[in-house]
Amino acid sequence: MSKPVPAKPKQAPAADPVSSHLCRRLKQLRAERGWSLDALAKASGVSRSMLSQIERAKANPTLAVAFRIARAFGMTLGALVETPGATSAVEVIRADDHAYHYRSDKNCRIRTLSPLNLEKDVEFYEVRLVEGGELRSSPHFEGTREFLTVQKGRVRVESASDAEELSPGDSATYRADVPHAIVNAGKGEAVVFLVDIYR
Amino acid sequence: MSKPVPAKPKQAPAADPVSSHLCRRLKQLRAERGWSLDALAKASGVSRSMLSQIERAKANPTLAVAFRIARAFGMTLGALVETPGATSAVEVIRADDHAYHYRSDKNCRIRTLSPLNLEKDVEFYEVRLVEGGELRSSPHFEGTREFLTVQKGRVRVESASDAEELSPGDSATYRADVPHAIVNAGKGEAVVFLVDIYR
DNA sequence: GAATAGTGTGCAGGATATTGAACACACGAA
DNA sequence: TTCGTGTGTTCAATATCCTGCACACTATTC
Repeated sequence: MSKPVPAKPKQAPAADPVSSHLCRRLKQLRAERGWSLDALAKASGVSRSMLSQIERAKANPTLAVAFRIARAFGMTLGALVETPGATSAVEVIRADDHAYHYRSDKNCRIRTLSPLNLEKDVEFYEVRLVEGGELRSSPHFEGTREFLTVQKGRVRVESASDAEELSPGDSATYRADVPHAIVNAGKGEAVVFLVDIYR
Repeated sequence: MSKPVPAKPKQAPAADPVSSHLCRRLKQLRAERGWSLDALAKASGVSRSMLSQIERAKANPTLAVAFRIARAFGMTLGALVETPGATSAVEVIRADDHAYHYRSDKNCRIRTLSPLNLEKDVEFYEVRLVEGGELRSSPHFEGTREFLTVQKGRVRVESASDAEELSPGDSATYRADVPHAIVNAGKGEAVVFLVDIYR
C-alpha cells in the first residue's frame, strides 16, 4: 500500500571496508597474473560483470562468490580478504640471510644452494638441524612461500598457528610471510631442503 | 551460435560448501559463549532472522555480513570461515603419496614436491636416476631457470652446449629454456633435487 | 576503411540476501 | 491460570546480488 518508509537515503551501493579493500586486492592479483576479467570469470565461475562490479566496489559479493574467486587464485578466502602486510607495515629484512653463504650455530647449519647475487625472487637452501635444534624465522616479504622436503629425520613445520609433523620424503608448502619455524622433532640430525619464493 | 539457454535449474536456496560449513561453525561458536541469536544480532548488527537462516544454511551471507559476524566474535573472517584443520596453512605431500609421482620409467623417477594446484611459477621435484639413467628435457618457457642440488651420486648437467660434473653437495643453476639434460655419470643410483622457476 | 578479437562497462531481469514484525514454544513468577 | 520474558523460526517486503546480453573502446589484421 502506502510507502511509509521514504527515508531510505538511496544508499550508495557498497562502501564497506571489506569491499573497498577487496577491490584493490582483486585488481592487484589479477594484474600480477595478467588475467583478464574474462579469464578470471572462466577460472572462478563468476560472471565478468560481477567481477567488474566487485573491483569497482559497486557490489558486496556473497561468501560463495568470494570463495570461488579465492579458489581461482589458488588461495584461501582468508588470504584473499585479509591484509597480511597491513598489520606489520614494518619491513623486516634479515640481512644475515642474504649476506652469509653459511650460517652456523650450535642448533642449525644453513647452506645456500642458489647464487645470492642472482634473481632476488628465489632462494634454495639446505638446512641441517641437530637433535632438538630449530630454525625460527621472522616473516619474510609479503607473498613469500616456502617449499620444504625432508631428507632425513623427523621435522615439525609451524606457520602462523598451524603445525605439521613430517617424516623423510614428506614435503610441505606454507606461507613464509608470517612467523614460521622448522623444528627437529626426532632423534639425531635432521636434514631438509628449502625453497623460498618471493613475489 | 545461438544458445537457447532456457534450462535455468531452479537452484535450491543455498547448499554451498562454504555456507554448510559456516552453519556448523556459527552454532558452535554461539553455543560456546552461550549467546542467544538476539545477543549476537546486537553485537554484530546483523538481524536475528539472517543469523537464524545462516545457521540453517538457508542463506548465503554477504562478505560484509560475514565480516560483521566475525568481528562480533572477535576474530578475523578467515578464522571464522576456515576450518583450522581442514584448510590448514601448511600443505603436506606425504612420502607415500603416489598421486604426486610425476613420471616413472626404468631410468628415471620424478616426484613432485610442491602442490600441483598452486601457482604455476614454481615447481619442486625429486629426481632419482638409476645407474646410466638420464633425464633429457625439451626447452621450457622462455625465462625458465632450473636450480639443482645433488644429494647422492655423480651427475653431469648439460644446458645448451655447456656441461658440468657434480658430486654430492654440489649445486648448479642454469637456463631451462634451452635443451638440457641431467645424466647419472657415476655408479649406483643418483638423487637430485630440482626447482623450476617460471617468469 | 572494414572486420575481427580483445578489453572493461552498462543495462534489465530473475534470484536471493536482509530486515522488521508476527509467530510458536518454553520457562518461571504473579 | 495468566502474564511476562526469553528462546528460535517464519513471513512479506525491500534492497541488492548476480548473470547474460549488449554496448563502447582499443588494437590488430585484412
